[in-house]
Amino acid sequence: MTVSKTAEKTAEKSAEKPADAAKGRKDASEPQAEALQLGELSEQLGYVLKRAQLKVFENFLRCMASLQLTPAQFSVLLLVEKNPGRNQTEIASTLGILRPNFVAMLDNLESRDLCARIRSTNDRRSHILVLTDKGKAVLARAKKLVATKHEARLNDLLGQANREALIEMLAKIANEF
Amino acid sequence: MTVSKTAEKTAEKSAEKPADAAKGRKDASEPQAEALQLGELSEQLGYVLKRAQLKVFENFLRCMASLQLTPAQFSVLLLVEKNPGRNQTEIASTLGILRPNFVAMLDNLESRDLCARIRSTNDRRSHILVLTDKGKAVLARAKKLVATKHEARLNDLLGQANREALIEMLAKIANEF
DNA sequence: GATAATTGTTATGGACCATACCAAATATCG
DNA sequence: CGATATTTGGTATGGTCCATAACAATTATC
Repeated sequence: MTVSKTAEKTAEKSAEKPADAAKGRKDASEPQAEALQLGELSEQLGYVLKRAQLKVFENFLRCMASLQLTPAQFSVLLLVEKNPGRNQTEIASTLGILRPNFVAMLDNLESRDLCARIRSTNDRRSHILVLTDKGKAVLARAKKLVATKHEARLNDLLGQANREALIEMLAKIANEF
Repeated sequence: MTVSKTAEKTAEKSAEKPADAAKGRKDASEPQAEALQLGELSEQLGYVLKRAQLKVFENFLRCMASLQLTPAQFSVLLLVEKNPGRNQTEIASTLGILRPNFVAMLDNLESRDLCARIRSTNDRRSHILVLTDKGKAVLARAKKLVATKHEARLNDLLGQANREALIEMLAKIANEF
C-alpha cells in the first residue's frame, strides 16, 4: 500500500535495446526508466479518494495503537455514547454495518469491557447498548488522541478553512452522490 | 452499505415507557424515536472519507455495468495504456497492488482479451504488459462513460472549481499524510 | 390465537489484502 | 568462469471485511 514513494524497486534496466545499448553509459543519466506516468489516473475521483482513505486509516491506526481501536470500533463507541439506549440494529444500520457482522464486533468490545449489551425490558428481543465506565474513559482518551495527533494533521496540511471545506464536500458526496 | 437513507428499518416503538405510553397517541407525532444523532462522527475525517469512497465506487460500478470494469481494473488499463512496455511488478506496485494479488487480476483481464502478457526478450523473467485492440477500444468507451456519467456528477454536485480543489486536496492527503 | 415481522445470532461464501515460499532467470562478485 | 544473491511471476494460504440465507425467541398484526 505504499506506492506514492515508489520507484525504489522498479530497477534500472528494461525497455531499451536499440540506439542506447551501445553508448558509453557509465555514470550520469544511468537509472532512467523509472517513475511511471500516472496520467489521467491522478484526476480520477475514485482513485485519489481510495488512496487518501487508505492513508488516513493507516494514520488513524498508528495514532490509536496504544488504545487498540480501529476506525470502525471508534465510530461505534462514539455513536453509542451519543445515543444511549439504542439497540444493536439501530447502531449497526446507522453505521452501515450489517447486523450479522456487528455481532463479532460487539463481542470484541464487550470482551474488552468497553461496552455492554443489556436486555431491554420493553422488548426482550433487543439488546440495549451502553458504554461501560472503562469504555467512556477509553473513548475520552481516544478523542484526545484523534484530535491532537490525527485531525490536527489535516490543519497542518490543508489549513483550517480547507479542512472544513473538504469535510463538507465529502459529506455531500456521501449523502447525495 | 446504504445507511444515509436510514430510518426505514429502525421501527417505531422503543425507548419510551413512562409519561407517554398512556396518552391518546393516534395519528400525529407518532413515529419519533428515529434518527440517531451522528454527533462528532460527521466531523471525523476517516468516517466521511470512507463513506464518500463507498458511494463513489458504487456509482462507478453502476456506470461501468455495461463494460464490467471495476475501479481497480480500470486503473490497470489506464496505467498500461499510458506506460506501454512495463512489466507486472512495475504496474502492480505503482497501483499499490501486491504482485501475488495482481496475478489473478491479470488472468481475468487477459482471459477477456483486454490486455496481454508478453515475455520480454531482454529479461525472460518478466512479462511486458500491453493492451489488446479490444482492450484499447473498451478502455476508450470506459473513459467516455466515466467522464460523462461519473465524473460529471461531481461537477453537478460541487461545481468545477470545487471539484478540482477536492481532487487536489485528496491527492495531497494521499501523498503527504 | 394464527400468522407475519423483528431481533440477535450462526453459518457460509466471496472479495480483497498480506505473507511465506518456489522455480526460473538474471545480476553480482570473488 | 562459477557460486551466490536478487528479481520476477506464480502458488498456497490465512486474515479481514462484506453480504446472504436461515433460525429461535419474541413481538406485532389482524
